[in-house]
Amino acid sequence: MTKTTRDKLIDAMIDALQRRGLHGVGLSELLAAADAPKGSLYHHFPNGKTELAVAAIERVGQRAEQAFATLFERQSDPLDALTIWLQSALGQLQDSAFERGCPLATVALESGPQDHEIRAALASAFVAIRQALQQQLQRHGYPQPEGLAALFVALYEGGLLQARVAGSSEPLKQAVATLLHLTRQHRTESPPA
Amino acid sequence: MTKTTRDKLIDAMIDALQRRGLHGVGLSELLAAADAPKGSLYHHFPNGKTELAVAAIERVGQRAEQAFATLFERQSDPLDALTIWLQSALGQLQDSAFERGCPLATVALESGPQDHEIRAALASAFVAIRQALQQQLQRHGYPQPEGLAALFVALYEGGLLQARVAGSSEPLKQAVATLLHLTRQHRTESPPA
DNA sequence: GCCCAACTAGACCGACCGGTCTACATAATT
DNA sequence: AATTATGTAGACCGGTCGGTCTAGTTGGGC
Repeated sequence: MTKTTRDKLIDAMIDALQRRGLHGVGLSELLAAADAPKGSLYHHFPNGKTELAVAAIERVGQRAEQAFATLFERQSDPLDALTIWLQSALGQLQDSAFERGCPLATVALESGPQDHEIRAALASAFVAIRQALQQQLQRHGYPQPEGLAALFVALYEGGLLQARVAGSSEPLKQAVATLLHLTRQHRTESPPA
Repeated sequence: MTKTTRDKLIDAMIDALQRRGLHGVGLSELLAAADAPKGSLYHHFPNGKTELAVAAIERVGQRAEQAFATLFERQSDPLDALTIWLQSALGQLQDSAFERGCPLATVALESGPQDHEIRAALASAFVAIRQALQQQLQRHGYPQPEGLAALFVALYEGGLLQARVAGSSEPLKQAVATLLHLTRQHRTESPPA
């Protein structure tokens, strides 16, 4: 299976978003990474960089949903799934010398309300992620599943951010340990109906 | 008291970092906002944009430390202080039509290990913030104060991020409510020595 | 009044940005 | 074999980027 040029472009964009964000990467850099000429970019994505970014965001969203699906399927306790998720993010961060964070976070902060296409793609990706978490938490009887879902996503984003600037996994590890502890305890004390 | 050109430049940079991040703002935009010519920028900050960004980051760090100091001084329970802190961030976000987030977050994600000056400034700002929180939590007998501090910072960063892309305060509000609930409960059940 | 440092002012520069356009290769269609 | 859609290739363009440099202004020390 040979990757199509389109796929290579999207993957290169995802990688770029993880490392530097949308404004941080130039087209030439992107094209070099994807080993594609400019003509191909504008053939597959007539609206240029923005359209490519939207496609990248959508792909990330799809991958996340899929990853959650299999993760929750295999873990009986959603907190175990969450732990694995956070740990794998941490692993990727460490393996890349603290360069690769969340592919959505940087664009999210770089974009404004006027970048409506990008914002729309981001918004629906985040909604999907939160909903997936919420459903699983709810199903297993955790109270305040919506708040917990938003909290875990915040922990992921905020924790990765702190780990990156610190150049260390410690802040994230500690925050994760603390939240898991709090949550398990909470669950234990207010069992499902 | 008239603001000096240097101060106006720093404040303009802080505002820019909150809205769009470092790569997202051009010098011309910055200079227009500060109502200063290019010559002044390079007089006060010979290393240009980067040096100005570092100064902005440092000022944000100082302001944060100061804000925490007075906040914790006035609130007997650190959780109340934390609540006020999170709510004021939310207020600023709403008042700016979801444009103004954390001034450190975007640069944090845009920068890489090679931007060592910026990273150093960011790292020390985050350490200072976490330490301030940790001290207060510890002093009031909360268990795992270090993890809790990192967790609250993550909630702040990750929550603001989610609120921005959602164009709504709901995700952050819910996450805050949930974490406060969990933390209070935890504290109650394991009182200080 | 003179001088010198601090600062303001903006013209100017090369590099690079994202984007367009034409020419060409390739492959499916008939 | 001729034609047509699909995609590759990169020269080229105007605009903007961050940064440099020279000239002028301002105000305090003497």
